[in-house]
Amino acid sequence: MKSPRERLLDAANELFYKEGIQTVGIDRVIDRAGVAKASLYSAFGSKDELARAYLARRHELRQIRIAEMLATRDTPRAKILGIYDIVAELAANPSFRGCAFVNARAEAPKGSAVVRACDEMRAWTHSLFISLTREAAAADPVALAADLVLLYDGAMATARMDDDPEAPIRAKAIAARLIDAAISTPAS
Amino acid sequence: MKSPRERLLDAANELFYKEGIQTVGIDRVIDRAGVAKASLYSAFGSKDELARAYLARRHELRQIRIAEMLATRDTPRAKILGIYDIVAELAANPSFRGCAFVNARAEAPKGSAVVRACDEMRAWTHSLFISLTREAAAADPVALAADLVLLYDGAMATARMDDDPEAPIRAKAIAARLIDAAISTPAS
DNA sequence: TATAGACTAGACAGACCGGTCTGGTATTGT
DNA sequence: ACAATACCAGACCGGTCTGTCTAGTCTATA
Repeated sequence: MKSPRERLLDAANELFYKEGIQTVGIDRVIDRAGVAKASLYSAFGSKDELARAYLARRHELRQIRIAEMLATRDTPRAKILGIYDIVAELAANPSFRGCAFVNARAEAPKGSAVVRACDEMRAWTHSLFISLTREAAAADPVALAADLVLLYDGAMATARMDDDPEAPIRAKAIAARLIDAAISTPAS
Repeated sequence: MKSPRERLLDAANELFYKEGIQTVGIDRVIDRAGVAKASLYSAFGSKDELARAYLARRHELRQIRIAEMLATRDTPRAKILGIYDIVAELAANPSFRGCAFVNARAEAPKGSAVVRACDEMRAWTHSLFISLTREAAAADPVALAADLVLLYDGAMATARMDDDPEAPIRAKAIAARLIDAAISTPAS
């Protein structure tokens, strides 16, 4: 059987993502995890830290997922577009409820651990896109990466608000056009 | 002095938007509004309905703001791009915390009045973009409108998560390219 | 077998939740 | 002058919140 820590993270992942962090009380988390309350507080110290760990684990899993995808694609262009394929997979899942970080931040107090987790995830995402646009030899890699992040966020948000799993596919198509324009038009 | 109802909406607008709906208790709302608790419940009936009214009023104000902007622009293209100018204004405000509807939905229970308010707002936004892309004689108005909504959502989400007021400006530039491509390439 | 550490079950504290109700005041229309 | 209405202040209800603490169980190692 999994350790109490793992079971708590599993329970937090399901409940926090589905219903929101503030909405779900500690009691429901430990109940679903089948764990004593003291175990939660000895493992995480506070609800805020549990939420941070929940987000951190989601982020790690997404990093792994993206790394796997990158390994299967050859060109930088295909690697970038593969990210939107992953978003499309997420949005097609019936339990999709939007970006966990956007949702968490919507209800997080100002200096909470949740906000820190969000900032780390955002920094990683930006550097991922920048390294890929550099690899693609874009005319302005930073500017292109910023556009791609915006499309990523838009795909998530639109898919969520309209319950429309096709939004990431549209984002992918726009991204393809931006990439082609940015690499086929050298500055000279 | 404003009516209790108006004062409650003002208080709810500030507190719910800044800190989240679940996070803010009824007592803090009536406190800031300078209103008795009974007034809240006679005017709105429940916290959920107060939240719905808060969102509905934000939506009305945005409709008015957009209508004003539309009146000052001539071409459909300029009208569409003006929407991103409005988003840029919002994001430049230091109290900007992202889309109130996205935030509200992140913590709303499944069948709540908040979700209904979100759906109404989304339907209006889509029809706004579609009527403008039709007016612009786009080759595929519905498809272009869907892309523009995605850019709108992306502008909001990126500006929020990265605290980057320039995101809407990038969204505007991408939107301009999509519009030009969609109207300068007639199907024939 | 003895002991240390991890774990569970659950009582408990103090605050706060949404919502109802009572009592009193001020204003209004007749 | 009177009655109705609108509003305020705040007590109160049952329940839930996060977090602490006690007491006891299980397991592993020495």
